Amino acid sequence: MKNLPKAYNPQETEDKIYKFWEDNSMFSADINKSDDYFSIVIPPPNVTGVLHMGHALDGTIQDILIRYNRMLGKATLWLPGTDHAGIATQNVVEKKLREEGKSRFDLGREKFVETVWDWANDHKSKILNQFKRLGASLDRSRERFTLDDGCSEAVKEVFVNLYNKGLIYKGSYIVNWCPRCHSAISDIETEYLTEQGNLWEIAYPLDGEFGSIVIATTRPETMFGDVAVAVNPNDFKYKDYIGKEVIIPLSGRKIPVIADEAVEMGFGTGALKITPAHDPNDYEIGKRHGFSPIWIMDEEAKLVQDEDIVPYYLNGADRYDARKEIIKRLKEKALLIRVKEHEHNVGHCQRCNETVEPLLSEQWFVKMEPLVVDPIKAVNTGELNFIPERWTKIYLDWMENIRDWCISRQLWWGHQIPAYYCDECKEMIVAAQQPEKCTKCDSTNFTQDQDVLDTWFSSALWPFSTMGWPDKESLDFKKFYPTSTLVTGFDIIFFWVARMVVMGYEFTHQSPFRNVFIHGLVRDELGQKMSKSRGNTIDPVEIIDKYGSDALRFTLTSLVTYGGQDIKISDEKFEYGRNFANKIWNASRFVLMNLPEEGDADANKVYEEPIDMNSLTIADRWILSKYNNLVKDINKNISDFRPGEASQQLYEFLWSIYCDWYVEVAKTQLNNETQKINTQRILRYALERSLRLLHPIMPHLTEEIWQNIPGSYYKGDKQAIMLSEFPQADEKFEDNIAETNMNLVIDAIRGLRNLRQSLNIPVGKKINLQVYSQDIAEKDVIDLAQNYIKNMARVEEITISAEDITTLPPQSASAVVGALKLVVPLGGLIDVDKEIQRQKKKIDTLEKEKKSLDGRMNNAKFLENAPKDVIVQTRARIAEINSQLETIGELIQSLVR
RNA sequence: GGGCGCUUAGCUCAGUUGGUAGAGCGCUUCGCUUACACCGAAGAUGUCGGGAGUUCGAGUCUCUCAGCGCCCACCA
Repeated sequence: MKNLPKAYNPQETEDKIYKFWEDNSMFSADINKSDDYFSIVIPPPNVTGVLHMGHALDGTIQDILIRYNRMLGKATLWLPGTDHAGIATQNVVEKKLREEGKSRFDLGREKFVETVWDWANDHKSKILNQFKRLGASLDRSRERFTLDDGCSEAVKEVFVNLYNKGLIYKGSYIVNWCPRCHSAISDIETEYLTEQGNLWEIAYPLDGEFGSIVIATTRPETMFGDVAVAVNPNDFKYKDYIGKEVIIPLSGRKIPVIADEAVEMGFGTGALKITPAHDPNDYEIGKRHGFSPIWIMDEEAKLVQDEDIVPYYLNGADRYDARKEIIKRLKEKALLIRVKEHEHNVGHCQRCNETVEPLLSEQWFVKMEPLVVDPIKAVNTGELNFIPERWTKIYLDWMENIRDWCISRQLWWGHQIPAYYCDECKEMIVAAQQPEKCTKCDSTNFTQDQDVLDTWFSSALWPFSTMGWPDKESLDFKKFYPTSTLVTGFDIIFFWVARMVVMGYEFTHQSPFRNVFIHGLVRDELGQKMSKSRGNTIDPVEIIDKYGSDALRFTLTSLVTYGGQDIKISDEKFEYGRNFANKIWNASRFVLMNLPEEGDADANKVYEEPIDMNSLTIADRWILSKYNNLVKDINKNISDFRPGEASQQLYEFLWSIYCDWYVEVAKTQLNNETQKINTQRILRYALERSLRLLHPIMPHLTEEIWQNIPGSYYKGDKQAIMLSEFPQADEKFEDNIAETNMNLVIDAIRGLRNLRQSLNIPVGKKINLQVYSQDIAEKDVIDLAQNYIKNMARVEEITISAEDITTLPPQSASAVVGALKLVVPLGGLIDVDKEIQRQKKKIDTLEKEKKSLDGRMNNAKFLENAPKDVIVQTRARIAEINSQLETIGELIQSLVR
């Protein structure tokens, strides 16, 4: 393994490594591995298209949790799958047909659904391949689809069960109707946008007498559906009108003036036209007063072809054309009193952005109130936790103000509603299978309800429908349900998370997951949501091609914050992860180049014998202690849903600690015959262990390197880091003294490097160093670290003295570190002014700190109230500053002389 | 109308028991060497949005104001 290329090449390793994992079935969930389990079901991506960066983030976080728990030895399942995404997928396929000049009606239902299946299957495999490129350790043997047989069975079971309990009903209500999708949509699929519109004031003449009542409306085209004009009963302005009849302009139909509290006196004219079939509020008012609704608009938002209802010239007119025509004619008749500009919120279809039309129609609903009782309790008992916690409130607000869920869609793609109508007597039978014969008339001919279910209906069952439910004896269901954690974005808390909890409690009597980790959304560098129409999407696969999968994963992970902030990304950001991957690659190259070949004389000593804890150097003790801290932190941060923090700690440890210092120190130690073997062991150990810690985030890179580390680490039959044990803290490595000591050494080296650079000492020029210290401990540390200092600060000779000096040798520079005086005689090389300047800068920094600390110590209340250790620390720091200031003062004095 | 989030170095952002601010990128200077120029070394940069309060002490807690973003509700 001595021929690793100089730069890490992700393309070469990633596919190879993934294939290795798959060929050895390492992602397969093993039910018998342990009593302890960890499971995640993937939020199934829509088969409408391919994965975007948000999926990459979501998938990465899940894979981190899965790989981590797998390495902890648990029976682990990450279940993959995709969502049929009813309305969305039907729309994309219809769009494609339209480009070919066809509509779904040209194909007919059966053929159309077949076409959508082709599309879905195609995208399913594309999506799963993308997850593959991401390195996702999904158990593909358990892959599911929301429209597969198992899910369909679960859907029917749930539907029939809820219907029999009276929790699903069919009824006429005002729903949001999308004229473009030709379907009802649910409340949360309706997005309200503020638009500039008009408020038209129209006179409705009184019947049989002079005068009129002026109503205000934003949608004049609905006037033919009016059943009344309502005013507030307390509005003296209209007192005399109540009970009279007015005539709908352009129509001639007479309607009464009624009184209803719901009418706001201050708004518009104070008189409201009531159109029960086309407005939710009007529907309520109409119902209160016993009016029958009048439909004037069809499913395409065109006025009905009925001259009894709509004037002949408007028959079949589009809603906006009709509006224009009506306004024009009202003007001619002088019945349009006033037009005011009016800003209002208009509902749009979330899927196609078309303006929705409130429409009274017959739909299926789920009665939600009884179903949210347990889900509300769940967050209080801790059976369900949101991370970050603030989402609990959003979830609760929604649950507590729940409204019935319109679940029927007038589409072809989806789960057809399991309701059958007798062809003879029209009796409706709700059943999982088509009934043999009608319970009422014994007929054997039925027609199934033509509507399909909202796609979120099947999504709501996902955590258990994928585990074999309704078969409660299913091994997966028994072992892996409820799932451990759900990872998703906040945008689907209502659509999906809440409804899964509802169905989970209703059908399995528990929450389908214990924790819900809500992360931010991935946005472009301007903070805009990524979308195809904006053209600002970044394709994860392109990033993988360019920077590597691990670079993508690491970068995304590092951007995850505990607060769940949205993540802004740009192409260049991924250089961060790529550079880190390369750094690790090269550090590993260094280590591997300095380890004996298997079979070499030292090989056994290095690979088979443990680290000799009795002959550790300062740096050895330090790196092991640092490593041990890292182990604790990484375990904690991954368990606590702080992957971002974990990634940063790994970066810090591997780059700034292991590479910058330990590897550099090792270059010295490897040349020391008594230290060599132990140094090799520690280099290898720390690398190997930190690779394991990093593996959940950067799986390919770590696997590739790990498999090239000589000597065996794994006792099973397959060598794979992904199956190795996740490191746990080891008390014997903890060493605070070593950390203090090494920090002193590092500060000394930095001090000397600073001195060299500031005084322009040529890099090739070696210096001599005199160390003065009255602190015995510090002196001993420097003594032991002589060789590091020599190599890392380019020092020729070091003399160490326990004496103090107050007068420098002529022409020397100096640095003060802790209680140490580092003196460097420079002969002709020194620029005295520059050196004095440098020292004065140091004094400034210290003075500033001292001033602030003195302020504290001179405050009686601080001494009274502050914790003892803070006072002790402050006092000690002041003492140190004072002594350093004094020392620097002396050093400057002797320079001036 | 109600709620939430954000405002910290030129840029992107970290910073959970309150102890005196960090990272990456960018910038300046230098670059001998037993991994790495996708690199190394040294360095500069912040009245932590404004104001008030609590406290010995506030980026961190409370109130308030401003700007930006999001969610929910929705008066025709």
